[in-house]
Amino acid sequence: MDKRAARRVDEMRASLLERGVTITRRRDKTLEALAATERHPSATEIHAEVRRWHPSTSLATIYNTIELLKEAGQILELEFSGAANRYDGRRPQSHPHLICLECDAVEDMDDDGENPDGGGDALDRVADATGYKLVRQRTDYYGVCPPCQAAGAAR
Amino acid sequence: MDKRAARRVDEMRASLLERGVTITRRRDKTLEALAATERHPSATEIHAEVRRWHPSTSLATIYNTIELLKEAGQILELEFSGAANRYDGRRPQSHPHLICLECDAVEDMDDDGENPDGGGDALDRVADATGYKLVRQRTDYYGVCPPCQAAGAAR
DNA sequence: GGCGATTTTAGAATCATTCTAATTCGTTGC
DNA sequence: GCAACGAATTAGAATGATTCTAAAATCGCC
Repeated sequence: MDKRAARRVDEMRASLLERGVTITRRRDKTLEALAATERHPSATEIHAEVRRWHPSTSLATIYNTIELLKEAGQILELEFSGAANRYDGRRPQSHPHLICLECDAVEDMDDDGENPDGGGDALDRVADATGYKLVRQRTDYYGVCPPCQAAGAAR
Repeated sequence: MDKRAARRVDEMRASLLERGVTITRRRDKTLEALAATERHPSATEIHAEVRRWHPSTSLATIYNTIELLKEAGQILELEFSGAANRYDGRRPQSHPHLICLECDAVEDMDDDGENPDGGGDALDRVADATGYKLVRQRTDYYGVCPPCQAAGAAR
């Protein structure tokens, strides 16, 4: 696990502890699985990873931990209706994603700026203009990633 | 049905006909239901509306028509995992939405510009920067709408 | 009015997510 | 060590939106 991931796990742990949530071993592995990958995994993928260490873990526990992280604002959930939701535990603030319609890859769009998407600014601006009390935003770009384009062209 | 809605229905009809799709009565009512409301209805809501005219209509037919409209690029689908998808048949180009987390309202954010969201421009810019071949984007702002804020404050 | 193709229907199937009731685990006090 | 309590976890059932399937109805055309 790289340094960034380790830092994220610490942040998530601290945030959960603050809210009185106990960090069990399964939960801890779940945090690690989330912090360790850029793949934006689904619950099932996280489950598979946690199972490598705690084989009896049930999927419900993964969903339970995800719920706690959502309440703590420590995870971003990308909802889909035809497919499983995808999760971003590395950067819990709203930021844009690129989504490949062929291979279902989900990647962060910008390389990591502090103020992605206009950051809270865009949210504030829109809130002012509309009267909504906003808590987050979602911005996704849908298309075909370069590898899939190459694979398609080769055919 | 106002003039704008009538125009939209014509556009949708034309677009489907171009692709060799026959416009049955049920499909026509589905187009009308989509063009007539700003509520961004779910499939079930459209179904209820179409049933007022053709009571034997099944939900599968609604989904079938939605699928045809998606293929024709004549409808915007907002996916949710916990709740039903919502559809925008009035403005099929990508544009931002406001979503109320309390009452599930979905509204268009901007009042109707020709170039919402930076229009195709943003898509082109991102495509250039990332190498993706992009086809659409999704931008949603999540929060609490003014009426729900008022209702909440009153409590 | 009849025919072949398309559309529609009812109901079953699917699948991610949530719920439930029972079991297990961890801690604390003795 | 160990009993007791609360919290976490489990397996499996329930839910609900969407998709699939096979049969029946309908359409456009002759």
